Amino acid sequence: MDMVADLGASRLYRAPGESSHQQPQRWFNTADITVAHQSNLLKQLNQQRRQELFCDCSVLVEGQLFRAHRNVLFASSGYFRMLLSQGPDGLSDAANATFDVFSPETFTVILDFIYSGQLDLSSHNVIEVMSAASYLQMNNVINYCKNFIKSSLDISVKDEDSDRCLSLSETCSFTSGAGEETTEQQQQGSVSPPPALWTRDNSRSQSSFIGKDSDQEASASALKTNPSSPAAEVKIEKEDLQDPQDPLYTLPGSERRRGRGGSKRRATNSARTNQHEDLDIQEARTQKAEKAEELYATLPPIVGVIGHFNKGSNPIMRFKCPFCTHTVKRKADLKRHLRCHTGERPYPCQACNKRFTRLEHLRSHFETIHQARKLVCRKCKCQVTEDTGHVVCEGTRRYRMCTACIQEVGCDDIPMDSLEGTNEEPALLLGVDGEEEGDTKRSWMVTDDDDLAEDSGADLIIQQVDDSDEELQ
DNA sequence: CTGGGGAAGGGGCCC
DNA sequence: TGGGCCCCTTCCCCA
Repeated sequence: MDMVADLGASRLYRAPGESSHQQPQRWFNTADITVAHQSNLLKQLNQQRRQELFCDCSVLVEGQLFRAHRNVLFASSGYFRMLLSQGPDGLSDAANATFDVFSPETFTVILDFIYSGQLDLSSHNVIEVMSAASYLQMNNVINYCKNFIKSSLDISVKDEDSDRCLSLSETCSFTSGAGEETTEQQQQGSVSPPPALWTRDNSRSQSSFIGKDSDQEASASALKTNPSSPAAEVKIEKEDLQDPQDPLYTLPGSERRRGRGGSKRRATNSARTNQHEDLDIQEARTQKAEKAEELYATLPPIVGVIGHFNKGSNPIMRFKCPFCTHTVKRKADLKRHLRCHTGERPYPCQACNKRFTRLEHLRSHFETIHQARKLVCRKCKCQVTEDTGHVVCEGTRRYRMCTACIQEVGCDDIPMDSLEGTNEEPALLLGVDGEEEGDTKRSWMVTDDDDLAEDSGADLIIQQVDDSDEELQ
């Protein structure tokens, strides 16, 4: 997109609202001539494309054929640059490409942008366009999609004005990269976020801010500090996608990274201390969760693939996360990774209500915290066995202590597991069919316990919530 | 204030 | 494709 970018540079130098013949300065005229020439050239190319004149490249998208010019595609997309330069002499004869990872409608938007500079974004297609742009390695389109999403998901009243300015200014600078006429159209709002979207999301963001803890504010501040940082942009998107109070959505991604455990606990504790705030938070977060679900639902099955080349010039396909720069080899791994952006936590612990993104994390947590599986005395850290390590209950927590430490502390002070060492049925890890999974771990399983039952209000059944498409376990 | 331990979260990869 | 294991990193708590 160098050509378009150059067009934009020329456009920026022109005084707004003035046509070329009104400007006496020589350099202004030169710039205008350049702009007019480039714009005219682009229009001509677009016209040729529509008439299929001199089109030397065919692109098949889900069965629909698009004709285009190789040089234009080459100049616009890293993917096509790679595709068209695979040959030994640096140029490939392969002038056909086939895509199944995005729809013809999406490619139409992309192609129209390539040939006109107009990016026809809407809240319905922005995710798919961004995925396609990611696939096609069109960074400018990706950035514009990010800006579009960001301005649609404005996160706080505090940042409202500054973010709006940011988004609009970025929008202007970006869309000015198109041709002259395109630029005028875009400046009139043809590609700006719909006003309705602004209104809705701004009102949402007002309530959303109430529910944000300091970490999230810090993230917002980080964005303001360095708005050009992709990481900052991603952070905003991430955090606006999750709902810490929602059963499925808890503190995601970057915040967990920064405040694993502690910040969450602080947030939880403060929320408990103020019921009014709690209600506000829940209301705000419910709205946010709806938005998150919307976006999550609109993610295409394959959200992006980039091609690398190994020594044999064979492309190594990887799946790219639409929210960050991370790529993975397998789609399943991407699906797993996406949870850290969406905040989806489908695996709740029945004992303490803590939720996890992965079953294995839930299992690990359950075994460590609620089943005292570690054969180590909590006090003196010595190794114990299932026989010598007495299970101690502390609320829903269980751990082991050696006989010596038990005696030292005093039995009366420690709530012992009344069923410790018995062979009664263990706590259950239920599969989809209620099939018991704990047989092989029976010796580890904490038996049915009044203390625990009281605390958790339920049997220790690890299961996945209903509203996920993954198996119960 | 600091270092160690524990818990949690995430990525790679095998089955 | 999902489950599961291993490993690493990050962060909090506590002595």
